[in-house]
Amino acid sequence: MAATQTLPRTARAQDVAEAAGVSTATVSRAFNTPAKVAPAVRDRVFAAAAILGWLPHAAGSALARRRTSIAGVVIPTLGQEVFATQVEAMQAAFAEHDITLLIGCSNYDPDQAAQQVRTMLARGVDALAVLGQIPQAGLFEVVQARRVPFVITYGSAPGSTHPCVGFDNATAFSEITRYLLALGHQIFGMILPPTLHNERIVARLAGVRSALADEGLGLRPQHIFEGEYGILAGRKALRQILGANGPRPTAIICGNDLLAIGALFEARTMGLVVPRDLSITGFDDISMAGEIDPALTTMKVNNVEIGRLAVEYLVSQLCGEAAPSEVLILPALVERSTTAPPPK
Amino acid sequence: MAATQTLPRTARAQDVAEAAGVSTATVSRAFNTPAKVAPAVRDRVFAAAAILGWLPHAAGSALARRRTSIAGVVIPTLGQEVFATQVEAMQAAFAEHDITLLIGCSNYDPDQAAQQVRTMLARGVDALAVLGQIPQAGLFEVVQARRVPFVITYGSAPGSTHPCVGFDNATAFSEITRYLLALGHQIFGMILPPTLHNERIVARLAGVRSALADEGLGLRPQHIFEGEYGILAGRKALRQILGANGPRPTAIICGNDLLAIGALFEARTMGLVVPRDLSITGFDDISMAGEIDPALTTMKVNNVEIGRLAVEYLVSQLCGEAAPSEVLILPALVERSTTAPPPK
DNA sequence: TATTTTAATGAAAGCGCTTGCATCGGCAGA
DNA sequence: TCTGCCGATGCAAGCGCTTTCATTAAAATA
Repeated sequence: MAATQTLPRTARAQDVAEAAGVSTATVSRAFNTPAKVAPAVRDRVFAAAAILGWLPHAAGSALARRRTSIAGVVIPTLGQEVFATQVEAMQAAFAEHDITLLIGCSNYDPDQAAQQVRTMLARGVDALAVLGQIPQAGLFEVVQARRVPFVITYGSAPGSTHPCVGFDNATAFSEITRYLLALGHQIFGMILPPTLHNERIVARLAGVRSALADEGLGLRPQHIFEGEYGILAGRKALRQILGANGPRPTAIICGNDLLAIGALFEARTMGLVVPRDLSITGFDDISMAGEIDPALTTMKVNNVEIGRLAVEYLVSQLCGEAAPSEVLILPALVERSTTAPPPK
Repeated sequence: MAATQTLPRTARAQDVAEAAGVSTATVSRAFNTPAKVAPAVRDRVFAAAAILGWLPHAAGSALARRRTSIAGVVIPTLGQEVFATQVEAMQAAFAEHDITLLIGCSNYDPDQAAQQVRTMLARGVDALAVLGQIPQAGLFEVVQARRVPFVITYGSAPGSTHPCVGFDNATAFSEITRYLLALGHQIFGMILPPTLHNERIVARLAGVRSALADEGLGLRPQHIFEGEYGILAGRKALRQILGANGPRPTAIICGNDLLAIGALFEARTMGLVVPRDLSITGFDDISMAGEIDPALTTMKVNNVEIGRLAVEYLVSQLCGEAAPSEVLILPALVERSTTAPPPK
């Protein structure tokens, strides 16, 4: 029979301290505030730690420090380039502050989002970013009660009570509408992702309507298509809109680039030449937008910037600094080759 | 002057215990093993917790339990659909086990990847998945020393010493090559992402070569293009390959779908009709692949499955169960409309 | 040389939670 | 009515680290 064998626990600060002939206090200092430790001692500690393969155990230090150095972000899905980009930017920005990022996906479901937020709070995140909007009434209060710095990204309802970094969806879509109006378009179609639980999309529609109204124009119901995401949805939408009774739109405003690309593909399938016969605009400026042919006219949303600014805000909160609770970035029109004046 | 004000700390188990008139032990049990607590008491505890807005503090419980319920995943970037999909699948699968996911991006840099792994270990992750390959010699030993369940995903060098779930890149590319050979192609071009630090890509090239060699064929150097990722790279590559001296390839095998889409676009620009004049294949089957026109023939890699299986493996390790240390999935040929017999 | 200042270190008290062990009633069986 | 047993609970000892405070040694000053 094998003798009772104490399996070699993973090393603790205590072990390193003994190996280096110092106290745990010194071990801790050697790693966290090396300047406070004599070089010779420091080297001994590092050497001992290396031999034992010791890394400070986060739970212990989180407990003692009252912070975990972990931040959380909740997004609808990683499957959309826009969101993935933003998360990646956050991860990089947080890394500079030695903060690691916990992610949660909500699949566009407010309940799942709320659950994710709660889970993250329980994990003790030091800061929290939620993409889009606060998922449930009352949840914000829970976050506040825990004193966890918090920010909404991407969307921004002007005058929202929550700190946010993003852009004004309505304004952006008004801008793109005015651009098309300036080209001479009068009849518009609009293709949208699902508006359910998604205030951003609702705002986009409102933005288009408002710019049109300024010119005494409007959007006919049969020229509005609300459906799923993606290229296929864009194709289907275009077919349906152009097949509707009455005068045909000469410009199609799409709620995002993927829908626009779908519309573009379908236009070609239908024998239309873009932009001669039909103008199409996207939104987001995903990487494909500039690479397809004809290249898509769209609005660039700098998601890297959003991610970076959101982290900047959260970190400044963490440091107890004051910071503006609403920071807006401006989407920029990227005029490429899918827009032109309407056919005569 | 305001009196010295003790700011209301966030509640602890102690506070809940007092409010409910029980001990902290009971509070803990009420949340973790409700069956062990009398219903009436349990309700009192829950009520008190709700009023105080208490959630168990993860650091404390991690310390006591010796586990954090956090897993880590390190990937090159979230910007590629393939990786993002896998991460999302992992997040969902881990969530079923109440494990939250920490992510780190390496930007294809082995040093950054190694750093991310170390950071995650320091954060006390219970399990770790690394996409692609182990970034540095020696790192695996550190992970092992910490007894953290570990898995490599996506890539799989057959006979690798590390547990992995993925597929055999060489075999997959041999398969697609044989498919094209069967269609009658004899001269092949290949477009690849950068091979530097990326054994998977090297394996893909090897797979193509080996299938060709079986038929006594080979790949001419001027028909191999290694460049960046993306559609633009695909365009440039096709132009270069078709512009080379000597006989033209009739089939282009691309290392991923984006390159293939680029090649496809460029072929159209050059006035070639795909697949009549040229066959093009992709790899991964990203969502676009089936939605462009002509739809791309490619190989589908089920990344959701990979993510799920990886989590399954890690969780079983966590539970001390035995599990096969190498699980392979089979990429499947998806025959669509960019391949046909070569022109006469 | 005597005294003050400064730097380096150790001792020890937590941080908030879990859990083995002891305790205490109450209930079933004798 | 008494003994045993069992379910429900509390006590208290950690989990591994940080950090204040005290202590000591060394350096700077008088």
